[in-house]
Amino acid sequence: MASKAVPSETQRSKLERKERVILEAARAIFVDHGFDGARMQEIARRAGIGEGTIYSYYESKAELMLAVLEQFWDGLTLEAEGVMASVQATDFFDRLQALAQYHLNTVIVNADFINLTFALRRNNSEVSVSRDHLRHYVAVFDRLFLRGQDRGELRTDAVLWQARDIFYGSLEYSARSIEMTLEDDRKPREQEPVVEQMVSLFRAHYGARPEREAADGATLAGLSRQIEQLTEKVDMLSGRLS
Amino acid sequence: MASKAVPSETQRSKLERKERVILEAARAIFVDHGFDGARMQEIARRAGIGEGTIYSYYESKAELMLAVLEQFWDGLTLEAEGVMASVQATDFFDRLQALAQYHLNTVIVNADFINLTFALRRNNSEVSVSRDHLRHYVAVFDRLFLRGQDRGELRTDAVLWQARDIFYGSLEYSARSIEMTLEDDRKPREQEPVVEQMVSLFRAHYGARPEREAADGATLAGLSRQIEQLTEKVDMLSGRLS
DNA sequence: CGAAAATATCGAATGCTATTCAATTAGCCT
DNA sequence: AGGCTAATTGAATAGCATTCGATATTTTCG
Repeated sequence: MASKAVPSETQRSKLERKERVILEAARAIFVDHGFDGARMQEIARRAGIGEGTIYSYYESKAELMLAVLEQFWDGLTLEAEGVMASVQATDFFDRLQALAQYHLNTVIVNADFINLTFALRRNNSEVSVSRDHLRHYVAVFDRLFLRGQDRGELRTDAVLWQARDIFYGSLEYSARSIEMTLEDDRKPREQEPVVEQMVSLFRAHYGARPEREAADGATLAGLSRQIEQLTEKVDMLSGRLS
Repeated sequence: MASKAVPSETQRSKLERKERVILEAARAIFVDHGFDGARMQEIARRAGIGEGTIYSYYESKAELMLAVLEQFWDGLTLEAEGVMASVQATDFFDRLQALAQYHLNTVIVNADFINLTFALRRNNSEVSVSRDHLRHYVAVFDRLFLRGQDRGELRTDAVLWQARDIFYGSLEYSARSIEMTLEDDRKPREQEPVVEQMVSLFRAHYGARPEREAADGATLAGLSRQIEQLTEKVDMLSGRLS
């Protein structure tokens, strides 16, 4: 009986396993050779299957790459969430710094995949990474930011999408610049301060400012208090004089 | 005699003209069909020459695209400089807004070329847009920024490369987001405030603050001084009265 | 259990293109 | 003019994704 109990369940998991094997092989080959450089034959060989078989799992090379990319972004999302979970600090800016450092590094290391994510739509018709996968990734930032607002560390009138554009946009642009200066003969731009500068901008621009100080330490609330006291005194004096 | 004077000068300019014709045809076809969709045959037909002839002008399809891209970036540089020249305002932030508006629009309209600029390096070996062409383009921003510093409109301790990364990075990221929400069923994000927000961030973060004034011209330091003087007077008076 | 039906796999054949190259043409010089 | 060089051509080549008929494996059901 047991020997007969081999229903579609087993078959399904078998197919799913094979699909994972193909995806894993594809990922490896794409990483090594890029999209154009990757040969379907080599992917098939690495997955231990025939060339044609790939096409019963994925429509085309482009769709295979797309599956790899979506898996890639999901992986990034998990990693970013992992970074957020492992940061001890509860302070918004410390956590932001950790996320920024992670993202910058990721973007530099995986520049090719990230470019392909947005180039695929153009080159190959109708094929593009689902927006949901990208949305999930940036949601890590969004949650951090909203929490910062809830905790009163960030201005409540800050515009989330603008902060997000600045965060991810600047970091990706910086990564490209860093890469370019690396291949360059010229003095490479220091990578280190990028993240610090970013955090410091966020602190200055989005940080809640319970008390903005002038150069000499004067604050609005402080001055207001002094004026009240003065007014009292003056009133007293003028009362005595009359 | 005159009929005989047809030296290499004529020949050279003829070749150069043909090169321009090829480039123009390639540009048109690439714009219409993208890189992969473009057929060398069609480019040749449009340029009115044989297929093989292209290869005596450009090594490969990728190098042809590269030439198109470099021409494209040079064109953008000229246009950006044109925008800067045509803006009447001398105020830094007004000029910045004009540049931002131009860049955002450009990035949205030419998203495919811009992606290809950075994707080419990855896909096709050894082929990438010369960094100089990109540098020239961003130099428009750099000059504007440095001038703003010279004129005392911007903090002198502002870091140029950071400002540049934020400017171009955020705008490009915003453009992608806008594009994505456009193809989306969801409510599209409003494009308009992107530029305004950007300028306002620059004003707040990089603007020189010789004395941040309230609406009525009051400054913290000024009020602080006035209060000190008042306090002195009051103390003197109260001393005299006692 | 066994055979038919359905499904999955295979890799040689196909088709599409960028690229090459041998033949041809046009330009230049004496 | 006529020889020499450089440019041009498009048919032939070659590389690769994709298809498809043949084959193997699994499932179904009498």
